[in-house]
Order: sequence, then C-alpha cells, then structure tokens
Amino acid sequence: MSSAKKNVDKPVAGDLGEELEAFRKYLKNHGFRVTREREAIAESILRNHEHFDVDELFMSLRSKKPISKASIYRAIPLMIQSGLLAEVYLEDGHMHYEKVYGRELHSHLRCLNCRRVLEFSAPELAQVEKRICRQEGFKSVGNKFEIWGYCSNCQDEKK
Amino acid sequence: MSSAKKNVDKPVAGDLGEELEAFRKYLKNHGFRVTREREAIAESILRNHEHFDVDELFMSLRSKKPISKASIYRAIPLMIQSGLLAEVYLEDGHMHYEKVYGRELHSHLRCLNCRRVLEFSAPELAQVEKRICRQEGFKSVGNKFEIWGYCSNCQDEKK
DNA sequence: ATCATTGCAAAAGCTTTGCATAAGA
DNA sequence: TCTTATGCAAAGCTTTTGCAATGAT
Repeated sequence: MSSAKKNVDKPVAGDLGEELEAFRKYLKNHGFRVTREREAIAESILRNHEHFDVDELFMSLRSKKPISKASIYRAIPLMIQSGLLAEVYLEDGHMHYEKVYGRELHSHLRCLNCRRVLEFSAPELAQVEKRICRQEGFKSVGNKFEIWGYCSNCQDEKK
Repeated sequence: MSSAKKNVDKPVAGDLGEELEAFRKYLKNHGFRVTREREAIAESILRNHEHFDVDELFMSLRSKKPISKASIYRAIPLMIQSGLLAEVYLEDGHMHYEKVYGRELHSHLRCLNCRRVLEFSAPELAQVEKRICRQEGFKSVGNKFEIWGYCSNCQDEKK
C-alpha cells in the first residue's frame, strides 16, 4: 500500500502538514499547549489511522514515541473538538474513532448477527446536513449515518 | 400529555399490544423464553420511554416490578435484534437507547461545547436507507443520522 | 422434569483522576 | 518562571459473568 521509500526523516510530508497545522492552531486559539505528545498522536492518526480505537493507537505509537493511554484519552476530546476526529461507534465495550479531517466521512451498515461493519458512501447526506444546519443555525464539524440490520449472508437469522 | 384516566388495570392497551406481540414472536422464533421480566421491560419502554438509559429504565421499573440490572442488560440485545430498540449514543460514559418500533427514528444534532442534543427529522434519510439496502442486499432494522458541531448559542466557542 | 432465565455479587474492562515530575510559553 | 501536560497507578463506572435458585414450556 505504501511505497518502499517513505522519507521517515521528514515526519510531516505534503498536505498532512496543513492538517496538523490546523490542529496546532486550534490548540493555540483555545489556550492549550502544543506538545510533542499531542503532535505525535495527531500525526499518527493523520498518517495511519482512518479507523481506530485507543488501544490500536497506543500500540502503534509505542515504537516511535511511547505515550501513556491517559494522555491519549486526554487528547481525544481536543481532536474531536478541533474537527480532526469523530467518535464512530461503541463496539466490544470500547469506543472506535474515525479520522474526519480532509475526508468524506463514511457511513456504516452494521449486521446485528455477524457484527460486521460495512462502509458505504451516500453523497445526499451532505445536502441533508447542510439544510439542517442552515435551519437550526448549527455549525457542523462532522456527521455520521448508520443503518443496522442483517447483511446478505445473515438474512436467514432474521426469521 | 396523557389523559387523566389511563386504564392502569389493562396493562397493555391499544396497538401497544401489537408491538409487544411482535417482540414475543421474535423471542419464540429464536428459542428464547417469554418471561415476565422481558415483558415488563419491553412494555415499560413501549409505554414510557422514547429515550432512556439503563438506570432510568431500572428506576422506573423499580416500583411496579423490580428487575435486576443484569436482566435489563441481558434483555437489551434481544430488543435491539427484534427491532424494538436502537442504541443512540454514548454519553457520560454510558449508552442511551431509543425506541424504534412504530416510530420514525429521530436524528440528532450534538453540540460539542454545551453537549446538548437537539432532535430533527429528515425524511430523505429513508430514501437513502432504501437505496443502500437494495444495493447491498441488506435488510434494515433501523438507522440513525447524527451531526456534531456547535449550536447557535455556542458558535463563539469555535474560534 | 428440563433447561433457560433471574438475581446477586464479584469480575472485567475501559476511561478518568490525583499527584509528583517534566516541559511549553 | 509560571502553568499546563504527562505518566503512573489507583479509583470510578458501566457492563458482563458465574452460580445457585427460580420459573417457563
């Protein structure tokens, strides 16, 4: 998926820097500090994690820059408020997150039988979002749409 | 909201019986037993709780028919699978549920600043759901749409 | 008469928090 | 230098689970 040479010496490449910059700006504007930990977390997400949970993030940071889970948990609300992340769903007793920044959020089909989650995209949702926000005077940071039921393999389970 | 006389002697009135019946049928078809506890839980939800969490349900059952939280937790997956309920969001560290049966599911606007949740309805979502399900061969039981951001009172917080 | 379900209490996790230390600004 | 952030470990919570007793079929 990634090319052999990845310029690991340049930690922030291309437009990833822009997104990181937006996060830094958010922190400064709100009186939070820009720390290496917060940068490492945000960078890891921007680079590697469309979809993740706290433990995955913790493990993947472990090799480069170990960061305590407490700090990860403390960074998450900041990243959500800055529009970088969204909570997507609770599964197996813990929360899963999804990168929002610079990406159309995916929607999910969840099978109640096999628990699989399929992604799909539905461009109309952007219009619905726009209309509702205009109506309600709401400033949107992100959205999600989810359908649950039975996937094609599990239809028989639903008698 | 409710009229003075409510016929409390007839525990299941009107079309509520139909919905309860559907739940009973689900249980039987899947080899689960129809117990008083499950009936009391389902009835309470159908009658009183558009929106609730486990503790609220526990408290409201307490007076009529006390049921342990363990049993409530064990009943919830059954009610979700039968199409009676949906998980709607995790807030303050616990899950909130919403009645689905016989009701168009509401969608939510969540303010990241004041944490308020506003409801809205968007009929187009039903069409999106239909189309996606046809495309994917998915049998839907319910859906939810959520937008997060800043409500009209909290726009200034997002600098 | 079986065997699933209930209730209780204990266990299991995930997430949060207190406090001393480290490090942004 | 002054505060805020981090890490560690303990505490807090909701949710799950084991087991004996109960109850549905």
